[in-house]
Amino acid sequence: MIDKRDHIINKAIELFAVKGFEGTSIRDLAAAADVNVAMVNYYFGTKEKLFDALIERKAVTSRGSLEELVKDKTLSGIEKIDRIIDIYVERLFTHRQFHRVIQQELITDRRETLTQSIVQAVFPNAIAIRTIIETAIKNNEFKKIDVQLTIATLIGTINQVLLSQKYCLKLLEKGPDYIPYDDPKFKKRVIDHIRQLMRDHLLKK
Amino acid sequence: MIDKRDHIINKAIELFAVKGFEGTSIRDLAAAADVNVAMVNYYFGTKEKLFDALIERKAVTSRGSLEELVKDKTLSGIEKIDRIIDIYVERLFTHRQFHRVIQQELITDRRETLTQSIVQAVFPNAIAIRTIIETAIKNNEFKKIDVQLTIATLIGTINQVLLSQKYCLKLLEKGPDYIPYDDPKFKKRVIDHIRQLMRDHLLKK
DNA sequence: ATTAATTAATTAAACGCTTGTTTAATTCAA
DNA sequence: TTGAATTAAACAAGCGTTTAATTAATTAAT
Repeated sequence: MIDKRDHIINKAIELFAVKGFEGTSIRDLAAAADVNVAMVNYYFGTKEKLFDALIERKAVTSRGSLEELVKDKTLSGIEKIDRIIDIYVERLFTHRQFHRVIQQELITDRRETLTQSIVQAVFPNAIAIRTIIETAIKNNEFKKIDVQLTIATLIGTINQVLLSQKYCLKLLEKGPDYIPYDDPKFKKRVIDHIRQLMRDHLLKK
Repeated sequence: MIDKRDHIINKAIELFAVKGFEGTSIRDLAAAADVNVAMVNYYFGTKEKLFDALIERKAVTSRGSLEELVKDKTLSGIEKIDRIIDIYVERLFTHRQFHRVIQQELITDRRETLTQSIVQAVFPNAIAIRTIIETAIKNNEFKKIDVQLTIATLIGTINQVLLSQKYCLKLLEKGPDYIPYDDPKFKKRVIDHIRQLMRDHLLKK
């Protein structure tokens, strides 16, 4: 075992993703992580601070790489959008449990400060996408569409597929044993769909 | 006061929508509804049965009217899609608190049976949309696109805007006092965006 | 290198509080 | 007078957290 704090955080993500923050007790977590109940408070102080640490810890690892894309001069607007879709789907599928935890917090809005810090952490991505689209509109490559809601569509489509597994399976007409998020074919299918959608919506005909 | 059960259910939706199911105590609810704590259990038995009753009660009222649209012979495919977007946005914006409660339950997947019953209740809408799109594809009105994921985009866009208010406000560059869901201009904006998006994606050029 | 001192990690137990729920007594309505 | 509605109080269980004692690991001194 490398770092016990990380070990606890990882187990917390697993449990929070399934049962939610309030739905997961410290005793549940301690049992799952195979540590004494008091260790959680020993390392993190309180349950809420554990959550903060969890956000802090994992938000850092999944940041970056979109800003460079914005500056890139060699790619066209639609090529950049394609790359963004790649990165986004790949990232959110890989860290989908962490993503669920974050989105649950965003939706329930349990604590003002935490929600704000999540928004702060996630929002630069939206800014990057906006810049790319607006630049391409000025360059006459893209149509003049509703940029903000187009971003909502981009992210909303992925969220719709990722957040509610039961509904997703029903939509795909698959049995309860099929886990689409582990299926690279499905990942490709999502990428292809959003790419086509954005081409249709953004590019001039 | 007409019916005390309904009164409690309505208050429960308000509180669950903001603080979530686990985050709302029966004492909180009793205080908000201005009834004795024991009344909740008296009327509903347990907290979980209250939730079941809540779903049952409100799911019925928001059903119907999409099936007729499917059968309609006078409207074209894209006209039907336009109508669906109208109905959906209108319905979800109006009952957005109840919608939040349902979506939270879908995401957290707290109880197998309840999640399934929600899926059962919500899914006919997806079926209706699918039928309309598939028919229009056969009629050569629509392109051959990924029907299932297109539905995910349709619903996902609305959810993205509805579920996380803080993120939505940030995206729209509005202050914390602005409540977009009460603004008819914003509702129209969402409808216009999704309509344009679906036209671009579905119609042949 | 070994021992002593100091700090960190771990534990079981308990604390106080909140939770959902039930009881038993009382009020109200038919 | 009978049954439903309402109440304050109590219940047991679970919660997050703290305590105090013990073990492990690290550092300092001999």
